[in-house]
Amino acid sequence: MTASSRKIFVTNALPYANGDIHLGHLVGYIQADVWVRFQRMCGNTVHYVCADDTHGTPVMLRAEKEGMSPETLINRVHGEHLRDFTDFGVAFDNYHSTHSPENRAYAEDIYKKLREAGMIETRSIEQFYDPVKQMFLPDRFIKGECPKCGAKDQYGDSCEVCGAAYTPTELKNPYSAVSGATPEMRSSEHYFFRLSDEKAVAFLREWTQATNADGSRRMPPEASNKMREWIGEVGENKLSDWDISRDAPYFGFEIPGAPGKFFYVWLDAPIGYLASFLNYAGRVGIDVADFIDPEKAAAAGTEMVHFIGKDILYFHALFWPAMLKFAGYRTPNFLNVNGFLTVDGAKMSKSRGTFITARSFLDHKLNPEWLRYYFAAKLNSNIEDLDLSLDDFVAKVNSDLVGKFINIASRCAGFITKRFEGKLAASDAAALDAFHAPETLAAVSRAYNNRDYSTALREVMRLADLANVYVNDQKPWELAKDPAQVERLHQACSTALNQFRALTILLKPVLPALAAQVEAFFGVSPFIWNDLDKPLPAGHAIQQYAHLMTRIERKQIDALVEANKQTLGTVEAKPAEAADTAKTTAKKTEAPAKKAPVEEEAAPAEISIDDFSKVDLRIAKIVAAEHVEGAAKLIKLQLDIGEERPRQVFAGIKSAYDPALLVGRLTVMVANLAPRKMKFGLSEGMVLAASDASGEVPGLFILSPDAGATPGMRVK
RNA sequence: GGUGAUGUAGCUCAGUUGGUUAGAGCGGCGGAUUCAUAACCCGCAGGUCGGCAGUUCAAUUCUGCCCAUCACCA
Repeated sequence: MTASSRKIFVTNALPYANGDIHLGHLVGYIQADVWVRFQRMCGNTVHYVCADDTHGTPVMLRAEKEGMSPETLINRVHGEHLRDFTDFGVAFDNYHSTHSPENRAYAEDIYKKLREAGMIETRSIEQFYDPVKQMFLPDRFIKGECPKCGAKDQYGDSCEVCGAAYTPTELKNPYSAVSGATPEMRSSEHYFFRLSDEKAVAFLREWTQATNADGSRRMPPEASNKMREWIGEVGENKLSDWDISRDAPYFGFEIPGAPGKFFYVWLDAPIGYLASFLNYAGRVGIDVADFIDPEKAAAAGTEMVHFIGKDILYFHALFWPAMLKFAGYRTPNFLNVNGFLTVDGAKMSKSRGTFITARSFLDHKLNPEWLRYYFAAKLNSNIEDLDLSLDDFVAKVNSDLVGKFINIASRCAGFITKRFEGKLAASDAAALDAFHAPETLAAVSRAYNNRDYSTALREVMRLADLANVYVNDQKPWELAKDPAQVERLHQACSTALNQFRALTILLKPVLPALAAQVEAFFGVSPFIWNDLDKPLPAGHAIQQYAHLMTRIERKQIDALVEANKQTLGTVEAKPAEAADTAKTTAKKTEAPAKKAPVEEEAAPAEISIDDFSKVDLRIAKIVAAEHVEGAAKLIKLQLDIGEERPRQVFAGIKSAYDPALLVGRLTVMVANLAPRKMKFGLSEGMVLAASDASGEVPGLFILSPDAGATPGMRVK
C-alpha cells in the first residue's frame, strides 16, 4: 500500500434530467463506485459527487408537455435518479443539481474570468427560428427531407436512411419538430468561448498528450490519440470556437450582463461537479479551495478524477479543461472513459426489450449486485464497449458468486455452529498462504486501482477455486463422523471460513451489500483492505449462517426483457416526442391499442435471416406412429429425414390424430433441436403443429408439404 | 468515403515485447462425491488465434490488403 493517503475528488457524468437511468448508464456509475469503495478501503479520502444535469431545451419542452414547470419536473426526476443509484449501491456523498445557487455562482465566476482573460467574444449567427413557438431551434429540433436521398422526417444533423451528414440549413422542406411550422432564418448575437485561440490550442495540445506532474496519465491512450486527431498537428487549426449561449426562452442561467441570453447547457453541466462538491463541502466542513484552486490543490496534493462515457469525451477533454485553465481553476488529473453497453451483442433496443431501465431491473427482484459483479467482471481500463450477454450473465453470476464464492461459507459454517458453539479454531496457516500472499494482494490491488476489474476478479475467482479444493481435500463431512478427528474438523472449517472472509474483503468494492452481510455473519466491523493481513483468530465467535445469495433464473431475465419491450409505430410519434430521446411514448399514447379479447401471446421479437437459418427444418416421412403407454398427450413417431435410421420424436398430438392414420404421411420437423430426454425415451426433434392460443378454435394441425417433396429436404 | 478500435475454443474473455504441445471460466462429455439452495472435486474433448499475401530460420503475435462489427469524422 502507498504510504501517504490520497485525497481524491471523484465525479460521475451527470445524467440528463429527461429520462430514466438505464443499464447503459450504470456501467460508468458502477465502475466509479467500485473504484471509490476500493480507495476508501485502502484508507484514502474520497469525495464522490454527482448531480442531475437539468438545463436545456429538451427539459424545457418536456416540462411544458407534461404541463408543469421545469423545476417541478427536475425535482421529480432528481428523486428518481438518486433512488436508482442508491438502490444499485452507487453511494455518492452528494447528489446535487445543476439548477442550484452553487452552480449559478460557479458558472458566472468562470464566465467572468474567461471574459477577463479575453477568451469570450460575441458574434452574430444565423439560425433557424420557429415563428409559432417563438424560439430558436437546436439542430435536433429541425426535421426535413434528406438533401442527399430525399428520405422524409430526418433530423437536422444526419440522415438515418442513407447516413449522410449535413447541416440543418441543407434540409429540404424543413419543419420545426416542436410546432411543425416552417422555420425561418434569423440572426442573433451569440457568445463564444475562443477555443481556436492559439493559447487554448497550445494548452490543449499539451494537456491532452502529456502526463501529470507525477507521471500518471490524464486519460486512456486511445482518448489522447483521438484528441490529437481532433486538435490537429502544430500549425493546423482544427478547433472552432464554442458557442456557449442560447437565446430565450431557455431553461438555464441567464448570462450576466446579457439579458435574454442564457448559458448553453453544456457550459454549466460539468461546472455542476464543482457545485455539487461545494454544496457538500459546506455541510461537512471541507475547504473546497484545496480541491479547485490550482496552487492550493497542488500544495494539498489533491486529485480530481472524472468518470465519463466515451460519448462525452469531447466536452471533458477539450472544453472543460480549457474553461478551467483560463478561468484559473485546477484541471482534472484523470478522465476515465467507459464504452457503451450492448445487450446480447447488439445496441440496446426498445423493441427487443433490451433497453432496460434500472428501475425495472429492481422491480423484477433482480439483485443489483449481480449486475455489479457482471459489469466488474468485464470492465477494464480500455475504452471498450461492454456486452451484457444475458445467458452469460446468468451463468457467470450463478457459478462464480453462488457456486464458488458463497458456497464456501455455506459448506462449512454449519459445522462451526453445530459442533463448536459458533467459535472458530486456529486456522491452518499453510492453507491461507495463497490468500495473504503479498504478490497476489498487490496484483488485485493494482488491478482495482487501475480500474482493471476483470483482472482483479479473475484472480479472486482463482482463489475461490483454491478454497473449494481445500474443503474437498479436507472432507469435513468425513471428519465429522470420526470423534477422533474433531480438532481437524474444527480447523478445516475455520480455515475455509477465513478463506471465505479474505475473498469477501477482496470482493467488497464490487459487492458492498453482500460484504455487509458477511461482516454481520462474522460479527466484525466493516472490512478494510488491511484486514487481509491476518485471519480471524481462534475463539472468534460467528453468527448462524443464513443464505447469502440466490441464483438467477433465466426466466427472471426473460420476464425483465419482456417487460421492457415497447411496441413501436402504433401511434405516429409527434415531432416533439420524436426529439425526446430518453423517455418514450409509453405515457403519452392516449388510448392503448385495443386489448385482444383473449390474452394474446406476445409476438416474438423480430429476427434476422441468420437467426432463422439456425433452425434446420426438414421434410419428414412418418414411418411409424404409436401410442405411448402412460402418456396423456404423446404419440411416439419414427421420422425418416433421409438419415441412416429414423428419428424418434414424441409429439403432443394424441388428442388430434390417430397414430394409424399418420403412418406414411409427410410433415415438417425441426431436425436440429437439442435431443430431450423424456420419461418415455429420447425425443430427437420436434414436429410442427398449429393451434389457436385462445382456444376458440379447437384442435391441432400438423403441416403437410405439397406433392413432390421428399424426406430430408430442407425447408427454408 | 476517411480514421480508429475490435475479430482467439459452442459462449464470455485472457494471452503471446515473434520461438518447444495457444489458456481460463462457463457450457458439453466421462468419472468421483454428498458438507454445500445439483453446488464442489478429478479427467476428457473442442481452436487453420477473421481471410489472403509479405517480412523472418520461425507469425496467432510484425507489415500490407481484404472481410465483418462498432465508434468517430466528412
